[in-house]
Amino acid sequence: MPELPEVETIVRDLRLKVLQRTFIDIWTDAEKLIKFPAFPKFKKEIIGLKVEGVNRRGKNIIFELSERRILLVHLKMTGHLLLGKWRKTGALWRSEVSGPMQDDPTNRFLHLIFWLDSGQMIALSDMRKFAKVELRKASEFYSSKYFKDLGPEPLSKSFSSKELGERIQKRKRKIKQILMDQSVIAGIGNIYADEILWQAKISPFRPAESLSFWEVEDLCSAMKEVLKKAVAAKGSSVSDYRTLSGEKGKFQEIRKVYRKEGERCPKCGEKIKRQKIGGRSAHFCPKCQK
DNA sequence: AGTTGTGTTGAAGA
DNA sequence: ATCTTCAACACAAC
Repeated sequence: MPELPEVETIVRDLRLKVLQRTFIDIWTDAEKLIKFPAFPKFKKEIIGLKVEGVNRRGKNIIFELSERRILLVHLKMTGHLLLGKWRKTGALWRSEVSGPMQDDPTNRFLHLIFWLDSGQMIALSDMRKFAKVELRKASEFYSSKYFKDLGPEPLSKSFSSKELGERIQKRKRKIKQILMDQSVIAGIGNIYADEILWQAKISPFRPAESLSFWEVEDLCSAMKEVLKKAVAAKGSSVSDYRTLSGEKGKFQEIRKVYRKEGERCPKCGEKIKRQKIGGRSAHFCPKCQK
């Protein structure tokens, strides 16, 4: 699931590879992925635009293009971007280079392809076709409700436990749900919510407003620490996420609780439990998370 | 072989 | 306002 660390990894790699490149053609077999404008117009408009910047906001990938346009990509659950070269053989696209692009089935769900003037291609592989792709005028996008409603970036230097406290106090929902609310903090999903709460020794069931000053401080530092470690590990590939080159991240190897029901807590040895909170699985240690 | 679990977001319903 | 449910979609595991 691409959350902040996964999207950050993709954005950093894109910056190294596609700056100053121009889109020369696109293809899709799933026009519904393009939410705005409708596919024929999207295709006509993006051809000839140059990539001048690539940024991340929450879980959103924002390509800054020439003509003051932006290309927005949200990968949702099973989407990931790949950079490479493919050839169409029958119904499916086959990578021209061997390795994970060819061998890993996760990298074979190509539903949208961009050709660049460098000869490289950017492909969106998305088993469930939930991803969102939009081409908009930058001014309209940055002033949109969608963009303005995103909460602060947890890894920005200015994000402090004071701000976190202000944003979660008086909120009655469970802290796990608050952490995943993109309008409270941007970029955290199920994996990192569970990992952060374990690290901070806070139960996912606690009403957000019940956290003490010190617990908010612990939560804030756990958040920064876990997310930074995950970025350094190039994200988590528990299931579908892959890097631009089609490889798995490494954070799943060092995660402590997410999808580890029945295993031992690394801190106290108690068995990790799994329980639904608002329809989502929460993984936690019932002994050391209070 | 049908059922369930998977998680992000936004919309709809309570 | 705040919360819950569902839909979008497709596959693996049971």
